[in-house]
Amino acid sequence: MDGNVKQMSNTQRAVEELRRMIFAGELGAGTDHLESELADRLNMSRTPVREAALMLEAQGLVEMRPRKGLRVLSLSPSDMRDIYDVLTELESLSAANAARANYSDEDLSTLAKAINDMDDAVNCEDLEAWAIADDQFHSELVRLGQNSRVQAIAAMMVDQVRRARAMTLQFRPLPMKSNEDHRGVLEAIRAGNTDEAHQIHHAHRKHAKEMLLQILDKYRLLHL
Amino acid sequence: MDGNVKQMSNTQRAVEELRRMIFAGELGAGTDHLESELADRLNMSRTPVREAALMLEAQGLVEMRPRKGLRVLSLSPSDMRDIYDVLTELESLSAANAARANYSDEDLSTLAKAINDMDDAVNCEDLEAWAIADDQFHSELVRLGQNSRVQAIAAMMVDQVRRARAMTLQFRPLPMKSNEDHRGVLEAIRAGNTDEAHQIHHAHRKHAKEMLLQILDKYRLLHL
DNA sequence: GCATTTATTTACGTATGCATTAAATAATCC
DNA sequence: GGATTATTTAATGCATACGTAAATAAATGC
Repeated sequence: MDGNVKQMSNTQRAVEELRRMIFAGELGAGTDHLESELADRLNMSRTPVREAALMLEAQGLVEMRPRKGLRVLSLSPSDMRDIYDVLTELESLSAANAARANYSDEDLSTLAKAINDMDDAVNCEDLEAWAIADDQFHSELVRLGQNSRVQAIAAMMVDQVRRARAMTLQFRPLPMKSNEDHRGVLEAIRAGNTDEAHQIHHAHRKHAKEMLLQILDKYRLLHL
Repeated sequence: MDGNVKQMSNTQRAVEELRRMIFAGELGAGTDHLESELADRLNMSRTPVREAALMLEAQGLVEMRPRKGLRVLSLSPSDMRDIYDVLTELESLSAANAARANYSDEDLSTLAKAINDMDDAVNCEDLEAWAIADDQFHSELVRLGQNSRVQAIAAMMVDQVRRARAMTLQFRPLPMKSNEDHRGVLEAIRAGNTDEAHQIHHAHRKHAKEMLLQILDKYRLLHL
């Protein structure tokens, strides 16, 4: 029944484990880890660990520094701004493309569900659930945009801010108004209004970025 | 005098050599190459070749397929559209950010020179020189946008279309009017007009994309 | 002949070993 | 004692070796 029966390569396991460890904070931002240390922890030789490290480096999660080991990259407010700017542009493009695609209500059901889930989460004041639904909304939006490069890049950018986002979540006010934007985007897509979809989402992301940067500033979070 | 005296790692050499071979067409689009074959050709063991291959895969230039070897990725018109759409959005963002940055004439001299070089190239009907200057304009524009992620992504996208661009260059009409747009962008940046810089560049890229797609269609280039 | 099974080849995934060289430590000089 | 040089340590870059499994070829059954 488990679709993942085919056994994974050690390299693939290393990628997934290291990603998990980074997102879980087991490998903290800015910390260094030798290849051999990680190989021991993952119960494999250095070879697959090195290969995994190269992939994670290409994805912008770590940096390989000769003799210093693998460094988990940390994010400055300026990095956050850069990343959110990229997401703003590419997601807005996706929204416009989705609006152009003439999707049926069924095609848009996942997007609609994510919005409802966010409403529910806000009512329960469950920030964790809200964050998951918010991720779902944004990744589904990008999927509907039907541009494979945009999908890959957006996934990368989201990964890069994942840790920082989890950190700042607790400082955020409950996102009550945010879902109005989401619904606006959905309606614009449904109506085939490309400009409106683009414009609403763009403003939505821009606002989210500015709020995030304010939080980073207010709480002196210079290094996530 | 040569700043690159420090000897490069074999992995780095492999990356550069393989990139060169791909762009030069020595490794044609869609062709497969075994790790051991490439290792022999580059006079090194499989290890650094594999590491290089992983990097090139992350950059979207090749695909590693177990037992089939390294496949040089080819581009469909749909891929081209996707990539040009990404470039359109991120370069336009860069143009707007550059306009916001209040650059001096000196700061903008590289951009201005690229435009002049394009004029010269058009006068000499030297397509090769024009392409180089055009690259220079776009990469400098992105640099002026001061967003490291945008720079990295744009470089990746440009690499992915490099082969195809070289192919289609010969089919293009001489880009006489194109430089009007470039000058318009430069002037908007100089004037600090973010919206205009964004808008002109966006339209410029959109137009270039549409022309390219028409060429691909006209000459039945389904696979570059 | 054709399908199916068995044997062989071969490319990859990964463990291992080692030379190199940066970093750390100890030793020497003034 | 502080600075400089020599020595040791250890992490990496990379070559090599080898088990495994996919792909191919050969052999067998019908």
